[in-house]
Amino acid sequence: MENKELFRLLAGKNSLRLELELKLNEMIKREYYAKSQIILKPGQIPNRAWFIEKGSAMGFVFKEEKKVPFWFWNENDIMVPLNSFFNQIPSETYIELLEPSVLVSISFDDVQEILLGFPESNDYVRKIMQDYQQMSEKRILEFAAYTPEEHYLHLMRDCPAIFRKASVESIAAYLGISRKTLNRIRSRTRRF
Amino acid sequence: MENKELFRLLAGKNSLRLELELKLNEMIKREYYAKSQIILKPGQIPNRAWFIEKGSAMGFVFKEEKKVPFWFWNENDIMVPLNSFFNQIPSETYIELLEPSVLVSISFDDVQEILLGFPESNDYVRKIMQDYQQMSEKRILEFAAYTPEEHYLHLMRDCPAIFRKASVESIAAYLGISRKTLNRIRSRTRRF
DNA sequence: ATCCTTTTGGGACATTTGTCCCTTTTTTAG
DNA sequence: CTAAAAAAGGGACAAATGTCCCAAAAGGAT
Repeated sequence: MENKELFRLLAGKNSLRLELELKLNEMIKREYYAKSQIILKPGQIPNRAWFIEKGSAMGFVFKEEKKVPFWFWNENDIMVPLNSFFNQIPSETYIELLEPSVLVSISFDDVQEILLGFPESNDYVRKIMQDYQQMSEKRILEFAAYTPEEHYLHLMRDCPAIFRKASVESIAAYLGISRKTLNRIRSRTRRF
Repeated sequence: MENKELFRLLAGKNSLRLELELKLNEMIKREYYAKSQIILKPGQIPNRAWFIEKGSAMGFVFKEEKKVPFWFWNENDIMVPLNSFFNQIPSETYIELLEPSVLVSISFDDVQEILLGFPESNDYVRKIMQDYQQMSEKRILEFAAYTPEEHYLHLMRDCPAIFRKASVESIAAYLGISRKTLNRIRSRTRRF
């Protein structure tokens, strides 16, 4: 059965209504992308909500010629630029794939149709937003309450996959520190 | 008409259905609190979603005996600990009022009733969550891409009310810097 | 395999930030 | 109003971070 992992993620402990699964299967598009491909640019209105079946991605902006990543997505993550997607307004950020990836997606219009036709889908969308919000708050606290070293160690523990996929430069910028500082932390905390 | 400002916030450009307004008016509770009152503690399940009719509040955690604020709410803000409220799980944070405040609120059960009985209310909830998410992402970028001084100046520009209500200590912790550094920035950027 | 480009890690030095104080000012409680 | 407590601002010094490098290593393209 295709899209199994996505459906499990949406429904939580229960499962989706069969009608909804069938409908989604009709709507869902699956696409294959190369590494480093940019799938969203500032100014574009994101017309699809993605699920990363395989691969990973990074959301970033440019600040003084440098990429500043603000979000990493991994395999089995739902990837939606919440604000620009749901309001259908131009994005202010980039999304770039960090490796060859398989993305499954659904269009904005199809999402609207689902929300109207399947009332319980409102709960699924709310759950997605809550998860984003929870991760964002965690991230804000990391910045506000922890030293760069603690912040780095937490990221390392919670999201080790990132370190195999993103550059040191990107991870440093994601943590809000310079590459030099990240290198210092890494050599300091490397245990032999 | 009571709750006018709240209804306007919920409905955006349009207005709420009259039936919904009436229903909400029945459900809504209005309470008066003193300055510095703690209205949510770690371990408590928040059973109400608030709207600040008058006053302001601060969400924070303790890190090594010190309060670390992660969110400020002002007059006319909707104040909901999204994750713990919607999942009805214990909060991990405090919410404290910064001044004598008037809070309007609705219970979790009543929200569920509204969501079932008024399908369009799903859009209102989604809008609230989007706004939170947008502010969170903005905040994350402030930390990742800007210097403490820029971060401070942006906060000053976007949210000057905070500076009349929170202590220098709190604002510094909110920005992830020490009180000393905030003082240095302030004396440096004070223009005569 | 080879060349070219990009990434990485670290040294030297300048700058920024933090910690520990103390004094002054402001706020709170009686 | 007054006494006590809390908050604010700033000095001196220590610690950390950033900038500018460069050389080594890794990755991509032909």
